This record gives sequence, C-alpha cells and structure tokens, in this order.
Amino acid sequence: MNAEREQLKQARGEFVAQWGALGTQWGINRTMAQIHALLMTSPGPMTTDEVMEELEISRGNAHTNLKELVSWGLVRMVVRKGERRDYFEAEKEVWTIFTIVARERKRRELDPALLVLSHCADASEEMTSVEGKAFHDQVRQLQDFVAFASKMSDRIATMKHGLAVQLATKLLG
Amino acid sequence: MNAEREQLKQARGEFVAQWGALGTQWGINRTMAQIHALLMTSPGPMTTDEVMEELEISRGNAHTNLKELVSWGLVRMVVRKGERRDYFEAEKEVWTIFTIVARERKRRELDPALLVLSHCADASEEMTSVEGKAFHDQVRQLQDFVAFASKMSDRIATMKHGLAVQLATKLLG
DNA sequence: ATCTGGTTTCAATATTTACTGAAAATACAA
DNA sequence: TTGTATTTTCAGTAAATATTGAAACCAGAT
Repeated sequence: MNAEREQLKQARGEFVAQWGALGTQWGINRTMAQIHALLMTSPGPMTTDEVMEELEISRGNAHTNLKELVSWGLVRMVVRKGERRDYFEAEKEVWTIFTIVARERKRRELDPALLVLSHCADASEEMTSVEGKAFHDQVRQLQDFVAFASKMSDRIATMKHGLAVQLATKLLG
Repeated sequence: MNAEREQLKQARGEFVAQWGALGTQWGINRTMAQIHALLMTSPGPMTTDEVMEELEISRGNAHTNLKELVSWGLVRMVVRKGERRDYFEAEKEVWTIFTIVARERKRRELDPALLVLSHCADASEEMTSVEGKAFHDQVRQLQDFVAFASKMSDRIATMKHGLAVQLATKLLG
C-alpha cells in the first residue's frame, strides 16, 4: 500500500496549488495562500526550509509570507526543545480560521470605507442646494449600511461556533 | 452661495478618489471603483466623455470599466431620445448594490473554492493511512464550512431589504 | 456611397506587486 | 572570542495588472 502515499502527495499538491490560485481572488498573495494550504494539511509543524523546498520558493519569500501568516494569527511559531530553528503550524479549526479572516477583512475593507464615508458625510452635512443634499443623502446611506455591516461582522465573528451554527440552522431551515 | 458649489465639487472629488483607493483593497481596479463612485454621486446619467474628463483617463480605460460595471449590474446604460451617444447611470439603492456585490464575490471566491475542496475531498475519500485520513478530514471540514457560507450568502443576498433589516435588528439587539 | 459622431478593440507601455538571492544581523555553542 | 546555524532585510528583477492612444469598426444622416 504505497500507492496511497503517492495519491496523497498528489492530492495535497493539487490542493496547495489550487488554494494558491484562489488566494489571488481573495486579495491574498499566492505564496501566502499556498503556505497556508500546505501547513493546514501538514501532519506536523514545518520549518522554513521544508516550506521552501516543497513550494520551490526563495528563503526571502517563504520568510515574509510565514511572518505575514503569523501576524494574521493563522499560523503559530512553535519551538521544539533541543531544536534551534523555528517550526510553524497552522490553525486548523475552520471556525477559528473564519473569525480571523473576517476580522482582518473588516479591518482592511470596512473600517477604511467607514472613515471615508463619515468624512464625506460630515463635509456635506450643511449643504442646502439640491445637488448638495442629494450627495449628502447618498453618502449617508452608504455610511449607514457599511456601519451596519461592520457591526454584524463583529457580532458574528465573536460568536462561539456552536451559537453560530444554531443561528444559521434557524436561518437556513 | 457659490461657495457651496465649490465645496461640493471638493467633497465629491475626495469621495471619488478615496473610493478608488478602497477599490484596490476590495480587489476591484481603481478606475472601476472611481467611475462607480462618480456615477453613484452624479445628479444624472453621464457620457463616456464626461467620465473621461472628470477622472482624466483615456477613452479605452473609461470604456472598459464602464462595460465591466454594466456587466456586474452596478451601472445601467440609458438612451436619451434624440441623443446618439450612450449615457450611464449607477444603481443607488445600497441594499441592491450589496446584493450584487455579494453575488459576485460568492461567484469569484466561494464557488471556485468549493470546487477545489470537493475535488480534493473526493480524491482522498478512500484513504486508509493516518495521514490520508487526516488530510481528508481537514479538507472535508473546509468543504463543509465553505458550502455553508455559500448557502448563507445566497439566503441573505436574495432577501428583501426589509426582511434583512428585521433579522439584523434581532441579531444586534 | 460617404461622411460624421460615436463605440470597440488591442498592441504597446506604464505601474504595481511579488519574488529572488545574497548580504547583514542575530543567537547560541564551543 | 570565534565559529556556525538560522533569521531578517532589502536592492534588484521578474511577473502580473492596468492604462493609453490610435486604428478599426459601426450606425444613422446626407
């Protein structure tokens, strides 16, 4: 039964490659997504060199993206006693992954939008012309919606897994 | 009261520029986001030439991105009787904008991920080794979650505005 | 049929973003 | 201290993406 070994390697390679391609759609760079996929499906923590070798990328690239993943909280550095070099392991719990990604996306997509909208809404607050009022109104509507989406996002991402499932079941049922 | 005119132009310019910058965060190209912002805050439909002039971009660029916005459904082409050239106007209703964007994001981010995950889950279905089973299990969990997110997204994006607000109020309250 | 105002396409170019590889820094061990 | 294994940084380069501008195209008016 060594055919399975080969099959697994195949499937995992496929997964890593495809996940990398997906990453670009998600606004995440390909390498970062690939490393994430690799670590999520790794039986144990990996070193920088293992990642480099597996993905055939440079040390600099591996390093930068591992650090980025750590800063997101999707990957942890672990030390092995007696070992000098760093090992990396990914968070595998999907709900946890989701909450991390949701938080990050909110931070990158919603928060700055809200800032812009608030500023523009304030700047047009007092306008009296038809055009001025229409502008203010439109921006205001956008602002309200984004603020709302922001709150929702917070609420959901801070839920415990079980509670979220419960809510979802009600919604989908 | 012509100071307000100036102020409005200022505020709108600001909004367009910033919205464009935001677009890049959202994985939308800058010009497309700028045109969208411009049209959302325009008192009436605009021609390609007006867009070109306002944003100081080439005809080709304006054309491509207007078409892209139309294909998303965020912008409509309108014909004015007796007028030969095309006019463009944006959808202004925020909930409608949201549902369009949600649908598109699902199509670009969730659907392809689901495809990859299903494929990898299937390919590892029968594996018997510890590593094989672990891989299958991990991919499976991701698959289940993405499928779930996909369904949720559909549900919400097809809701009528009022219903969504009602649900949200319950959730936030 | 051809002119005119407008749209569409696309090869060339510019801009942005990602990646490499090697040098510099760090950290531990002898 | 000096040496060695490892991490970190970053200038240069490569790859991907967006933009231009001009030519080809199209449709209605003359």
